[in-house]
Amino acid sequence: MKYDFTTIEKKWQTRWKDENTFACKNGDPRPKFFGLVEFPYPSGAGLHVGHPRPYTAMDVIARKKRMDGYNVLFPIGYDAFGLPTENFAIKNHVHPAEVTKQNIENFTRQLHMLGYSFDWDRCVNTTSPNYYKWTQWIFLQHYKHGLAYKTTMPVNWCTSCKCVLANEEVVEGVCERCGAPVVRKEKSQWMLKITAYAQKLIDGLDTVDFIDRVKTQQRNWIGRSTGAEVTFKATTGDDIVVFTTRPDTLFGATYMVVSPEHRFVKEWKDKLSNWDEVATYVEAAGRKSDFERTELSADKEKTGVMLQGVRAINPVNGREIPIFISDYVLASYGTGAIMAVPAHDTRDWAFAKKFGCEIIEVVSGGEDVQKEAFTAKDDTGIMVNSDFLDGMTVKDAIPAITKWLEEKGIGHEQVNYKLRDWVFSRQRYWGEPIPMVWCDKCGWVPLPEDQLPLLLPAVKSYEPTDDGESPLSKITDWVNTTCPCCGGSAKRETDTMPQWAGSSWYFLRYMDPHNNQALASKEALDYWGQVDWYNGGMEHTTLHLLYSRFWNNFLHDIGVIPHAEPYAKRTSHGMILGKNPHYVGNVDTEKEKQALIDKYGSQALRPSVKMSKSLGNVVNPDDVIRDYGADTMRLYIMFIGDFEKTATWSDESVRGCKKFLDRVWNLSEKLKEGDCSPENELAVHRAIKKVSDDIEAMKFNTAIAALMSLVNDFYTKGATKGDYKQLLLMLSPFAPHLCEELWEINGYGGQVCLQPWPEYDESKTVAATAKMAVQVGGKVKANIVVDAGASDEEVVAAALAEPKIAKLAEGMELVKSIVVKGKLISLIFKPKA
RNA sequence: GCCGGUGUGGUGGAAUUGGUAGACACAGGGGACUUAAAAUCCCCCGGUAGCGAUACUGUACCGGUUCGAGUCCGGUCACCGGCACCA
Repeated sequence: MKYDFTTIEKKWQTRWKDENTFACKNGDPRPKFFGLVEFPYPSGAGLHVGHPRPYTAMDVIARKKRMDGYNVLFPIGYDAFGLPTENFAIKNHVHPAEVTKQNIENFTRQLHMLGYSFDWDRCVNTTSPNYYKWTQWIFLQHYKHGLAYKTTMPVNWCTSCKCVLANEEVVEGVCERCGAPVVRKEKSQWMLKITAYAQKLIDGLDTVDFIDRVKTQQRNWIGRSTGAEVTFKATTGDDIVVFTTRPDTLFGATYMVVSPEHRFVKEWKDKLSNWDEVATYVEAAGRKSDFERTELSADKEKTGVMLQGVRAINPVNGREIPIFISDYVLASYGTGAIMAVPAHDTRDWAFAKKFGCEIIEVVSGGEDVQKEAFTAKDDTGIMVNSDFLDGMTVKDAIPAITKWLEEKGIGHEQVNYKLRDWVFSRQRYWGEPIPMVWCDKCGWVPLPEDQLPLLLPAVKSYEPTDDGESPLSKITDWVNTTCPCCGGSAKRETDTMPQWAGSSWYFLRYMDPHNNQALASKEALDYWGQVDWYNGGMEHTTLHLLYSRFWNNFLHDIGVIPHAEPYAKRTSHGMILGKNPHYVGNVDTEKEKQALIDKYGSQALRPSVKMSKSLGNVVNPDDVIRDYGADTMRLYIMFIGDFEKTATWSDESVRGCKKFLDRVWNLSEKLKEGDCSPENELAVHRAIKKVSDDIEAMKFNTAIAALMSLVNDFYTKGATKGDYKQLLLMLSPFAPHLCEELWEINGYGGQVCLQPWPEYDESKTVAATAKMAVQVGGKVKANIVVDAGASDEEVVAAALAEPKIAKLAEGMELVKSIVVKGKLISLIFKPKA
């Protein structure tokens, strides 16, 4: 019989669907396991090969956990609000809801074809009103607890989407979604105070099991730094507060810089003799985008203007120092003002050199500070020219000066974070309406909770307006409403929430997806608790992963959910790349290579690149499934390489995996009757150990290699039905359809996915004899076979008795011998005296 | 510039964390079966020298520790990812 994967896969998918095989129950007495993958954005292009990697991995884990006896929640849903759908709708004059519906149908079809063991009863969709009702509800809780506020501020404005972007959505000065330039624009925006959770988000990392690079990246993004705020008096009498992480260098502060936006600049207008020059600089800085202001940061030529007519007084020595404005000082960090210590800060040094400011060394231990700034903050530096700090190390000087500043009432310790509040408004249609009402009398009034969900109204055109308002602003009968507070006439907020809103809590909804009374019942939240294992992409580390931790911490603080941290464990997969059609390695002659480099530049030097339509290297999962079957697709994507690293798709290797499944299939007809055979016992028990451990460690490629080895053994030694049964159990998480079919054909009873995971006996993973290498002087010279239980003395004796070794030992004296049990013997000789 | 990661055959990648480098595959070569091809099955496959057993050499580069280093330490180079005037 031939391995007809198309028929087999369809058969089992239908059966799993009809029998609801993977539905799980809340409150089941077995131990629970909540495995989570990032739910997809249902784009028009359908599933791409990037999706099956994390999904198959977690499916393998979920299937194994079920066989291990867990009550497994392995859900899926759709993160369906967002710009691409809206843009498609605008272009093709279809309602975004209709586009979304079609895309979800296509995704659902594709996900079913891959045989994932999702609990489809719990499928969620962020655009469905009974889902976004709770997204809006959570926003109202933020508002009620003072974490949502509206403010006018310069924001990132995408010139093409006509929409505000969060800092996280701006990549290298352009819009992450459409690639259009991003400029700064003053707008009134809803904000979420994620900065109030900066410390909790750092501390929480210590309580969870995330891979290190995720923790590091989040810590860096939050960017905590400890320093001091110090007040400098200006000659106008004003107090200028600066933030510094190096209060120890205060005696070296020879000038001060404030950001062009600093309030004193305007306030001092009448006192500045060079106001015109100052005003010109301020205006120019305001026009630049954040990107222009910060690009090429360190190398960039510093610019600035000295404020003529006002000076600052260094509080530690009473010296009058000049004040500059410069755009290298950011208004949005610290106090928007710094004390400049050119001797010990590279940026201040570059500025001082250009503007001829004085450079005074206050920490010795480096090179000449007139030639280079000395920035070491460790014990290598000793304080000089610093009065009472002289002679101290930097490490001791920091607390000493901080204490002094506090006693004098001119400074104190201060912690700052790079993290900024989350811009939560989007001037777009396809998002959750923000449930707030503006009343001229009462101000912003939250919609009463019993009026949720606030439905997204039907609208004729989804185009954003030219003045940057949301399309909703044109629907006057929706906008005009009554104030829930005073009953007077009022207007609704017309901005919608960003794409990240719905995904910030979706894992909670899976616990109790049909609940109309709460986002999830207390029982469901208590039962499922934290997500046990969340796998997703590194690109979400500072976006979705941080946002959802914030929301979860907040919901915990207000008593809605039992855990502060949503995810107990977070792992991450590498990307799948395609072959580069323009790679220089594809051609033979130097001439051809040079032609490729001339045409494509550095692109031509990479063997692998991101898949893209224009390069024609996109792999469509539908095609792979049609040609090789879902089981081969699954197996290959797990075999492709180290799960955490990027990998390149290879059609040839897919065929290799198909060949392996063919071999498994063909073996079924060659089986001998009987239980596990003694000749295969060692190999089977070793394989069970290896595959079990490797799945837990996400070393799927070596787990599959072990299964391939086992099949090779079965071919050489022959296999019984008992041996084969073990193989099918272990292979079933990777190739579930094939294994179900073979399980049924061989009459093992029931379904393989419902069987217990095989156990191994440690004693049966050890061979009776061991082949050991014998090293002389660190080099392998011979191999011997010894009894597994042999003592070190016996092993050394056997090694010395080996003819080659005996020959080498002639005239020599054994100085030392090292035995690594079951592996090798290392012998060290010296000539006999 | 700072932070994190990677560097192993023609290719994807293994190596129980200091113990026989190249598992398992792909590609390639040879053989069996076949009228033939495909499929399948078996064998070979880092480099150099040799008919051969074998010897030497080999994990980006230089040096060190060790009986023993892909793995640890010091330095260098290249590439990838993140952050980037955050005081």
